[in-house]
Amino acid sequence: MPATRLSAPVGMHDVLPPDSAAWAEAVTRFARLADRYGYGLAVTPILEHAEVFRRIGEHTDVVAKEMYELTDRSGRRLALRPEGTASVVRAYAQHRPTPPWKVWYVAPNFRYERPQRGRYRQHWQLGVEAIGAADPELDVECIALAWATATEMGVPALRLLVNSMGDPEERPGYLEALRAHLRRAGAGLGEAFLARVEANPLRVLDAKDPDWQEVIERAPQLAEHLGAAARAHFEAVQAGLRDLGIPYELAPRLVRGFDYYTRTTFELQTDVLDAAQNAVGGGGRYDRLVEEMGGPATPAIGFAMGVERLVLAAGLTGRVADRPRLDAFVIDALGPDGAREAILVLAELRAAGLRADRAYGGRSLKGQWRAADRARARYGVMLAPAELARGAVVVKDLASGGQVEVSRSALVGWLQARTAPAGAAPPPPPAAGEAVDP
RNA sequence: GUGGCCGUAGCUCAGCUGGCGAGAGCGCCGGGUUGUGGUCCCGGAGGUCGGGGGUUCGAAGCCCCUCGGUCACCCCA
Repeated sequence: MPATRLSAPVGMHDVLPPDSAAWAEAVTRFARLADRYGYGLAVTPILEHAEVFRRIGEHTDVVAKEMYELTDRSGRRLALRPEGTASVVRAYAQHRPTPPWKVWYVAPNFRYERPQRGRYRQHWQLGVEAIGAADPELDVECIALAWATATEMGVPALRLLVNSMGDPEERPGYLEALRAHLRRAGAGLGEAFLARVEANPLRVLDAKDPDWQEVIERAPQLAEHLGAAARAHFEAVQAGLRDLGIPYELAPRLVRGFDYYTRTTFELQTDVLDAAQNAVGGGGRYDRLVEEMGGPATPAIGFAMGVERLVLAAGLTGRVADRPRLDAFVIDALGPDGAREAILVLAELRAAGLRADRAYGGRSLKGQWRAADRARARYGVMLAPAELARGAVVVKDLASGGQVEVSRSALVGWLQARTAPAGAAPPPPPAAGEAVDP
């Protein structure tokens, strides 16, 4: 009986070579950036008590209808992480590290929703959380790091939207005003509209229904309801962004999906992605969440970016794939007795830090050279009887086709002088106007 | 969760209104060159036509169900 062909669960996908090279590039660059900004790595469990995620908003879609919940063998209610902040904040509340505490992470998130390109049931996010400081300067740093991440990867047509959610005390007054306006002005817009007004009036603000736009545009804005402290904070953030030369747009109707945001919120969008998934990343301040997780009252801010969307928007896959992947490819022309020699040369090259490989499986000489070509090696190093007898090997430049004889003892030095250390060459940013293939 | 479009070889697709044993290009393997890739020539491997059921003398093509992808909505990274 033939075995059934198995496949990954709906909305979950494999990232494999050669495409995974773009991922390695994105993660490596982000890790270096975060390190430069003073953030350390945080690794938290993929499962948490479901309770942890409820704190991010019982009535948000992410929690109410998209969360993967399960009961373990002891009857505990657990959930797969739907977003990054809650786990990190729980870790902070649990371990009480000395603030300010700055960490970065790369981790998979799970949301049970209908998948689309750039929108998956398991998707990866990279991000940071900075816990323990209320300074607007920290907001600026956080936004600057998000901006640098996206621009360094080469995301084109990038836009930074910023808004302030104000402080929690100001929220009820605003919601009341908003709801009153929407009820009055949108009375004729039908059931779906009114249902959303009652359930979550903030969500009406970023709805896409064209019929609703007129009512939405005339709705009272968060910014008009900010208290003095929140207003001063928001102005300081904007001043900081201007000082750093980071272009931003005020987005009074920017509403993000979690209930925990206070004061500054922001989102990075790009026009090269379809509108349904044009948010590459986003974040904001959440000054009450640590307390809600059982920790001391502690202000905090963070952001996250979707790795799939980042790679897609930056067109990283195509750019990274063109780079040579190996410095040398060892080719065995010695016949049945050559294996030992090939193993030794290969080990020597690798020990010297060169990226090297060979073909296995007893390939013909022609097959080995073809394998060298497909492995995108810069040089082919052939071990052949005549040359080896006088202590030398044949080295061929695969790009030019030129071929020279190099003494075996000088081989490592010869190659090192002609190849860059692994990972040293960043992919060039896309040229202006270059089409990005998603 | 709702709706539109689509599922034929590893990839991109062709197969007219159901009809000789299912094709192309690219990719892969081998040979031409038992010591040389990327070009060229020759040959080869590889397919439950997404899956199941039905209609029919006969189904890749029609009908039903189902699974998956994609786009929009919802929402979000």
